Amino acid sequence: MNLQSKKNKQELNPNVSVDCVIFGFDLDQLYVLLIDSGSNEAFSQARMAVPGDLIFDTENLDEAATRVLKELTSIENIYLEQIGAFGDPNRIGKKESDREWLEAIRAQPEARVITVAYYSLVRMPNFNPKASSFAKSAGWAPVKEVFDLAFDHYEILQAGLKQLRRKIKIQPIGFNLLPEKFTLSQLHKLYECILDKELDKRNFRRKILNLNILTNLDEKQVGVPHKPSQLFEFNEENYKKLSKEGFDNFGF
Amino acid sequence: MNLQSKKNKQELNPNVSVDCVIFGFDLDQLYVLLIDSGSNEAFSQARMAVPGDLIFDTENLDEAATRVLKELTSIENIYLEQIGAFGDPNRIGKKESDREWLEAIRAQPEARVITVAYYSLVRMPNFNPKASSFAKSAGWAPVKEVFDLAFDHYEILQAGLKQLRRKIKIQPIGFNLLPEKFTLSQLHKLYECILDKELDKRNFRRKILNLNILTNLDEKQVGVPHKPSQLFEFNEENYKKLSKEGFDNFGF
DNA sequence: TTTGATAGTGTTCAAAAGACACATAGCTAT
DNA sequence: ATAGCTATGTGTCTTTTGAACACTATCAAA
Repeated sequence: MNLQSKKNKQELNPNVSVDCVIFGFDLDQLYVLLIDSGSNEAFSQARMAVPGDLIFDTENLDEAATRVLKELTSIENIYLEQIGAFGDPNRIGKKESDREWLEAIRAQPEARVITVAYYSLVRMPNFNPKASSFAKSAGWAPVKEVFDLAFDHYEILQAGLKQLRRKIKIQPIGFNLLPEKFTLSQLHKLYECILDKELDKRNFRRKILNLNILTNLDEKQVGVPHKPSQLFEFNEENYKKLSKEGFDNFGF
Repeated sequence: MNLQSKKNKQELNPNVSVDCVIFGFDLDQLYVLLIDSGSNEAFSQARMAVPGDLIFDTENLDEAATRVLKELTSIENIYLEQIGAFGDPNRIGKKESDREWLEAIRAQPEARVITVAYYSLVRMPNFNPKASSFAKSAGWAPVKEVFDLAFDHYEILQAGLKQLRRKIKIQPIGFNLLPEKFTLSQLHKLYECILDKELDKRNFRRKILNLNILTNLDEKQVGVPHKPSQLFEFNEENYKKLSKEGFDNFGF
């Protein structure tokens, strides 16, 4: 979100932005990365937003989203997918706090801006080993505890969540949220968190293993105070084969 | 596409347009509504485009799409759904013919424009009783015969088709393409056309009837040179009940 | 009255989904 | 060392859903 970046200010398109709903998972619950307006005032979710920026006239939308992500997380090759465009004429600037923020960061705070929303999935520990609280200027918030955001970002978050839920039933994108090596229980928990419902353990394991996209590493967890679990990794090759044949339902 | 409409030219946002992929069905195949650049030169699909326009700064994206649709078809209350945003910096103006067209219709033909694409479903006879050929300035083209379009509209068409295919498996939106009263064979044919594959007749009928969203009108086709078919209509009430319970798979 | 064209109808088999309970392995605390 | 805690890992049965398949019925036209 740095207006004084290498690129010239004039190249920023005043009417089009991208916003990124960045999801993370800490093996316990689903998080979303939020930034706040930097105000000193009392905490309020209405001041938090998902990261975004106006686009440059030289980049396409995916590139703009990738740039925003990289500036914030320094991670490249992140899973990224468009949610859609949001363009209510009053989508920004409805709230008093929105306007203050806009005046601080935008050369033309009154411009009508439509935004193209993306969601992305990151391995939380790779970016930030601890989930920060709302009080920080950028931090992870549990998705379940977010009820309001700046601008129309709450609506965007919900749309992103909806699309993630739909997508995860169709393609195994959830691995982007897990460490390289993970247990079936962790994967199971991830699906339950995203879909927000319980899934039968045995049925889940059967189904996911039958897809043949997991490699059993013949390696076990160590140091856990219970029976250690087998570790698995995502098998990219088998997945690609599967994708080509056009599977389109996990059935969760 | 009239720049001299009631609204003032200045209100047109130079950077954002909407484009509408309008699908129609004539009980035999699926069509898409295309307009051409009005040139006198030899026919070329590369001169055809789906209807669209820059948005006004006072309207939201859905309203802009609705306006474009209404200007072209005079139909309101059309089924409309966003496909997504397309924003390659070179998406318009790559082809020579694109640039000619842009210069004719745009106040700022060089501006970088991102577009928000929609698809909509209309009852063809309500709008235009005959499918016009490509030669007309606005007409229906069989989707299967479209291989190239102006700008990035071919890509947009394919994205719309993909979304329509996905959606029709999940929600019974196909009725928007059929007359109020229709036969099961017509519905069957519609699904086959959209999904581009054969569906077993008996299985299709069983499944669609089990959804309980059709009312048998106890009325038959007349004047057909074969056994006349029962007429049905879409049962909005039952569908709403069903939607609330959240059914999400027809399973075609 | 024969022909051509589409409507309409059930059963059987295979595959997938859903429900369900107990023994196991490692750590920890005593 | 042993008892207890905790999460792992495993199989069967039932129900539901999907897929394959062929013949008779009705109307109009020739």
